[in-house]
Formats: sequence, structure tokens, C-alpha cells
Amino acid sequence: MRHRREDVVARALQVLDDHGLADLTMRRLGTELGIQPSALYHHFPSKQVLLAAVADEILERGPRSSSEVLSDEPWEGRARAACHTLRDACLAWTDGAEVVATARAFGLGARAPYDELVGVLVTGGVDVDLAGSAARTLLHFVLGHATDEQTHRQAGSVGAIDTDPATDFTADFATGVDLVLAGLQARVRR
Amino acid sequence: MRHRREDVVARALQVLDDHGLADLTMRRLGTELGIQPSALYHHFPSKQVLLAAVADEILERGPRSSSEVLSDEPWEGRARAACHTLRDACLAWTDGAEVVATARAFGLGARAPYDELVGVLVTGGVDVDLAGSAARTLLHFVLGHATDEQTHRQAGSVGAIDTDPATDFTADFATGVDLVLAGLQARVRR
DNA sequence: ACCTGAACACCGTTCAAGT
DNA sequence: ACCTGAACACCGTTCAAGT
Repeated sequence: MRHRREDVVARALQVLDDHGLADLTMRRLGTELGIQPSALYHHFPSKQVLLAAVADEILERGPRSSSEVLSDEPWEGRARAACHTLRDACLAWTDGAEVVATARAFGLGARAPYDELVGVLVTGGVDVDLAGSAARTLLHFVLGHATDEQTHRQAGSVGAIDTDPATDFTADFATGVDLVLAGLQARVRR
Repeated sequence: MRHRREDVVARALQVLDDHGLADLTMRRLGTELGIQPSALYHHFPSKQVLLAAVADEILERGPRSSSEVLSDEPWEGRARAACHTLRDACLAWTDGAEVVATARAFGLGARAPYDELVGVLVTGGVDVDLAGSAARTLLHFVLGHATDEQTHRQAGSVGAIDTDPATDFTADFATGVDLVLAGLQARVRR
């Protein structure tokens, strides 16, 4: 019944995917691991920190099928690919987007996507301050959109909200990302 | 000790502003009104619905000081003003942005800003599908940015996160909104 | 290093009953 | 129409103690 920190994170991710964020409680996770909930506090100082570790695990595992990104692409294409990869990684797990968004909001993890986006933009010649603002704008959109998509899809299966079946989330997502990138291109070209 | 629905919403908004979203519990609100928590379920079917009513109240009351918006401005200016007004309305209350964002996420209210943005864009000649995508992109950014700002400001006063005092949230916000609007303009001009 | 067991201080929600 | 009182089924976290 003895576990390491990484075992706990892996099990938490499994509980998340099988039952959703609302059911990922310290008591439930303890039961799932065959230990008392209080034992979790040997591995993590709080539930927030545990969730941040789950968010980082989601980002490290990445999307189920990763699309190739050519390193000789222009920065717009690479930034677009980074956004779609982040979305796919979040959508691969139940409530994945909300977990990543929450970790980011508390400043406890999930820093990799921001760093990657800023890196792509700065390497492409975008001013570092503007690159930061653009990266944050893109991340607000990506995580907000993906969270909405997962919320609405679940609500449909429970029957709480009327979810329009005709909504093409992927096309709508692409439009939003391209809007921000087009604005950035316009600004970079003076 | 008898209250109407609007009394309950007003008191909830006061508890929110004085103590934050974490302390806005059904039990706390009941105590504040001098009634049992169960009595709140006479006015609202759930806490989620109560919070949606609080979100709508925040939007109706608007920002503390409203900046003039000339109706003969071009659509870019009117959309920009709508975004800044929404941000100011949220920032006027403790955790206001999170309450509005949550209500929107659950589809239970806070529809006015979306309707207003779509209206401004469509009146300006933007295709209705594109106007919808752009409005949702702007709202993800506005509410995400404002939520972050309020979270980081509070974290600073509690000491949980290192909040950079040099961060100019208002300038960063304006940059993000203008990025999306510039992308939309580029797209509309073919 | 990792865990138990018990406790503390809470939650949202339901429901029969009262006025 | 609006509220009480009691209960149900939970939470996150702390802490002394065990191996």
C-alpha cells in the first residue's frame, strides 16, 4: 500500500478521466489508492498543488495523436500548431482543460505552453513584450474554448444545458486562433 | 425576516464583495439574511442558479464609472468599448470576473455581453458566423484576463503567489483586445 | 518515508412541517 | 409565499501516533 508521488498523480489522472473533476476528491483518491486521505498530504501540501501536478502530467503526455510540426515553418504556423496541440492534449482527458486552466490561474504549474508560445514568437522576430501579451491572449482563448467544449459536451450527456449538435467546435476553435494570429501579423508588419 | 428574490441577490452580491466567492456559501448567505440556508431554495433551485443571478446583477449595474461610447463610432471602437466596459463591470466587485465567467460556462446567464458584441459586429457588416466566433474569442479573453487579474491581486495580499507589481494589467488587456480586433479587421477587408 | 485514525470545521441539498 | 429544523451525504485539512 506504499506509493510514490508519481503513482498518486497517475491515479489522480485516471480518476479524473473516469469520473470527472467533481469526483476527484482527496477522499475518493485515497480510497482508490487504498490509503487514508490524510496520507496524501505526505506527498502534496494541498489539493491545489496535487491538481497542478495532474495538469503538468496532462501537458507532458500530450495529445493522443500528435500532428507533425515542421521546424522550418513560419512562426504563424508553429504558433497555430502549438495552440491546436494544447487543445488536443486537454481534450484527451475528462475536464482536462479546466484542470490546466485552474493550475495556470493559481500560478502553480502548466507553464510549458506559455513558454513555448513566447519562444516561437520571439524566435520569429516578435517583440518580447508583444509576444507575452499575444501568448497570454492565445492561452486565454485556447483554455476557455476547450473548457466550454468539455462542459457543454458533458452537460449534453446529463441533460442540463441544450447543446447544439450542429456546433463544429474544431472549426470555431481554428477561427479564434487565426483571428489572434492575424492581428499579431498585422501588428508586426507595422 | 421575509425576503424577495431580488433582496437575496443584492445580499449575495454584498457578501461576494466583502468576503470573496469562497465565502459566498448558502449557509453564510442564510445567516447574513437571518434565515435558514434551506429557505434559499424557495427562491433558487440551486447555488449555480443563484450565482447566475448574481452575475446578471453585476452586468446590469455596470462599471462604477462608465466611459462615453459614441454611437457614430466605427464598429471596431464600439466593440473595444464593450470589452473595456465588461472588464470594468467585473473588476468593480471582488471575484466578479469569475462569477460572470462561471455563469457563462454553465449557460445559465450573463448572455448580454455576447449579444451586445455580436450586435455591434453584425451592424458593422461582419458576417454573422464570423461575428459569433469573434465575440466568443473576445469574451474568453476579457473574462480570462480579468479573472487572472483579480486572482493575482488577491494572491498578492495573502502572499500565495509572487505578483509582479510592475505588471500593467490595463495596458496588457488593451493589447489583447486590439490584437483580436486587428485580426478581425484584416479578415473583413478580405 | 509513508501511513493510520480520529477529529475539526465546514459544505449543498432535501423534505416534512409550520405560518 | 416564505420559512424552520433536522437530517443526509459529503468536503479539505491537521495532527499525534504508528512502522
